[in-house]
Amino acid sequence: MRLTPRIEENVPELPEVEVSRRRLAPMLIGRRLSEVSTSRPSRFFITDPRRLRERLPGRVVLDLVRRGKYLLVVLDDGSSLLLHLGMTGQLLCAGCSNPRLLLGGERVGERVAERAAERAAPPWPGFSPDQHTHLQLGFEDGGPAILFRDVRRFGRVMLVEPGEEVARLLRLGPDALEVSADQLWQASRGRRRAVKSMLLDQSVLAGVGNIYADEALFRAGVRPTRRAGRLRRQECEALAAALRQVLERGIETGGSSVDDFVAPDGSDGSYQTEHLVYQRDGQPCQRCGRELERVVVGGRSSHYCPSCQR
DNA sequence: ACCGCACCCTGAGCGC
DNA sequence: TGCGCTCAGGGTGCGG
Repeated sequence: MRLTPRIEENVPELPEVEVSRRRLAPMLIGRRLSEVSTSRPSRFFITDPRRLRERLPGRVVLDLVRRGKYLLVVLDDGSSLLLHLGMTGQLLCAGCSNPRLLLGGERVGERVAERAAERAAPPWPGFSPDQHTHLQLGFEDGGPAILFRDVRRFGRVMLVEPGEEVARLLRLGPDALEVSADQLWQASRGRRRAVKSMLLDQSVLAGVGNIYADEALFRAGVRPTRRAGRLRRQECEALAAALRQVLERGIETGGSSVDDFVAPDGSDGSYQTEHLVYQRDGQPCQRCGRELERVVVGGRSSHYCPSCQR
């Protein structure tokens, strides 16, 4: 019995953003930007899109850095282009053999992207930017362009000036891939909030979203509703280990398809079948057989096994 | 100081 | 068939 409607998979969390960074880096580093086009000003653009079109052309990409779920495109004048993919953000390569998915937002979006691709049109062969394509980066060498598409516009784009302090980056806690048991222990002391809320709090640890939080909590045997302050030392250790495990596995499975075209319907799917609890409420726990449950914590749906997680 | 929650946004899926 | 309603999610900002 499914209590919640099927929603999009592949919401970009740390592993998806990291895979995206690895795929994108060789396509960006060393190239000089030329034409840059954007959609209309909206909340999507923290920096006015007209300024992006004015400032970006001529810049050379030096590096591509990830901080939590953010990507920073480091440019040769000391500025950086900050990208956040929100829920449905996608980075696409236009001008590659296929409109290659560099990072998947939701599958639905891919289907739309495919349909748009079938209509095939300039400015770049293989993909015609649609109404959801908000940023297009063209390069002086005339090679593949990079597109940022985002159906729900929860993503963000910002130009960071040389030396500029960016509050939203300064707020970030340690990267979730490197968070230690001790850091979780310290962060949780005296806190009454649910541990699930703590894991989603980017100022405590950066990069974890709803899917990996649920999966890590299951593997650590901790119920999402548990008060953070009630965690025992040993549970913080289990959580830190579980986080590293699921995030690294996420990167591996995402990374394993780097060289393959991602099927529009996501049917290659070695990936979503690895979720042990996420969106599996009503199904039997793969460890103990008990029916998995769903509860809302901090306004986010959480999935857990009432037997395995205490 | 801490924490929960509404808000933003869109499309899928459902009921009627 | 088609309309209208609900819901999901990340991050921010506000109110308690």
